[in-house]
Amino acid sequence: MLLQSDLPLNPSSDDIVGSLRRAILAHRVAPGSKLVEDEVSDVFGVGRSIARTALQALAHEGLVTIIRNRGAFVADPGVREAREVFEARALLEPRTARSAAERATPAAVKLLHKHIAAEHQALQAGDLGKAVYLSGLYHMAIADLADQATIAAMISTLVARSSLIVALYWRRPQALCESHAHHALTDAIAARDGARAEDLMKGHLVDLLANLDLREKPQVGGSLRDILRQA
Amino acid sequence: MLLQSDLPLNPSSDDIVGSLRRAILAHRVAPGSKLVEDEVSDVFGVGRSIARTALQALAHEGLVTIIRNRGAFVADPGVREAREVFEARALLEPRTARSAAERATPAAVKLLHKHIAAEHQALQAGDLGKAVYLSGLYHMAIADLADQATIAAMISTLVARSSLIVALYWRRPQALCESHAHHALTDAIAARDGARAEDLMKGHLVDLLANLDLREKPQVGGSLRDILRQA
DNA sequence: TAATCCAAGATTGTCTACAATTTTACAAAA
DNA sequence: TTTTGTAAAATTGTAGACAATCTTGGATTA
Repeated sequence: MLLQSDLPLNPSSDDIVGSLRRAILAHRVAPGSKLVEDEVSDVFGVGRSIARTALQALAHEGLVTIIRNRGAFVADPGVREAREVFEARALLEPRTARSAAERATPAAVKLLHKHIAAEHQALQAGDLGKAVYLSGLYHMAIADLADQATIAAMISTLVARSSLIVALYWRRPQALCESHAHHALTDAIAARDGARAEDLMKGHLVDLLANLDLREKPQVGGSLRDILRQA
Repeated sequence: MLLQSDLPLNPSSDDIVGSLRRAILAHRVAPGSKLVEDEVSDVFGVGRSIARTALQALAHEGLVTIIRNRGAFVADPGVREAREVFEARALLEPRTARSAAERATPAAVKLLHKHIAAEHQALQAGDLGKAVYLSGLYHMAIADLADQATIAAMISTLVARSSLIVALYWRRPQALCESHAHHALTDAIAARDGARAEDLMKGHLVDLLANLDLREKPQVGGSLRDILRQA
């Protein structure tokens, strides 16, 4: 489990949550992977209580699934959940993009451009996982702009779950993604054109969903036992 | 801390979460109250770990605030948060009510009527806290009808937080509330009139917000120390 | 060979002890 | 009286021990 080691010597459970979250969202650990408590506590140099707390927090975010007596696994969303997450995003993000546009400052626009540049760079470097993660940060940055912490928090978890969904269902791993969409959206925000930002965001989400291959997967590597246990 | 004792002998942390949640939402414990780990574990007859896990779960729902080294408190939302919660509900619930109406079955409508009856009864009995709690259940029932688990979960936490907000900011404790609104909404759903249900829900949320007294409270009982600590 | 069973190992669930921190109570000083 | 300082008590944070449960691997049997 490769982790970027930007961690204090005695990490809090929140530090661990952040580190694991980045690893999951950047696709450095595959959906379905087991997260053993002893491993986590060893890697971060803490006792099992703290590791446990961190895993439970991630479970509340929907990035980890905890099964009693079996442990924690990186979440493995099905097509149903994939559709639901994008349905929820469609309700929240367009209006939020409008508010963001109406409140945009030059500094904020500059920040968005930086996000796009970073995403582009990761894509050039061939690190698709990181690009997806950074793309998520872009959406979160917009949500933060709208200055509605409650809605932003909800969008944040939805975007995070979307990263997992993209990892599982994205159609064309090498396609040049939709950095174009982010550019257009940023332009609308820079122009403080709320209506256009709302429309662009709506369309962007539709595009994202359309680029997913949401046919039911035939449950790849699992044993009969695992399959039946899912219910 | 009065609890309805419908609990198994060895309650799980989820059981405790449910019991505490009901107590908080029915206003049987005041916002800001301290929830001491030892007390919780004694009341439920479990070790401190389980009580701790339960409190952390409630913190993730936004019903409890945990401050490091100081403990867990029933959440005490400010006017800012109150507005944000209703802003979020306004984005999610009207469309969800529409979907619910489009999918409504006779059995579902019957369930909604039962919810309304129970709420009315609690109100007659003078138990405003319970009435607020049941009113929340009505909204959750609608969200469940829409068959979008992800959105329903978000609405669920928002409705729960709204109960706290009502406890703090409701204007007229004795007013006969808006059971009328729930009736009209149920009628629209029974008639499978999605557009009307959406409109009614939108109006209902506006009414709710309008019945809150959201002027900044001058920090009632707190010492200077507590006030400064909030930041 | 394939299926079943069982014991050993691995992993999670829960409790409790101890450390760290905060709160409280009370005495001393201004 | 009010403020300040200090020690005791209370409470939370963390680690580790033990129990409960699941998983694994190999031996046994059909």
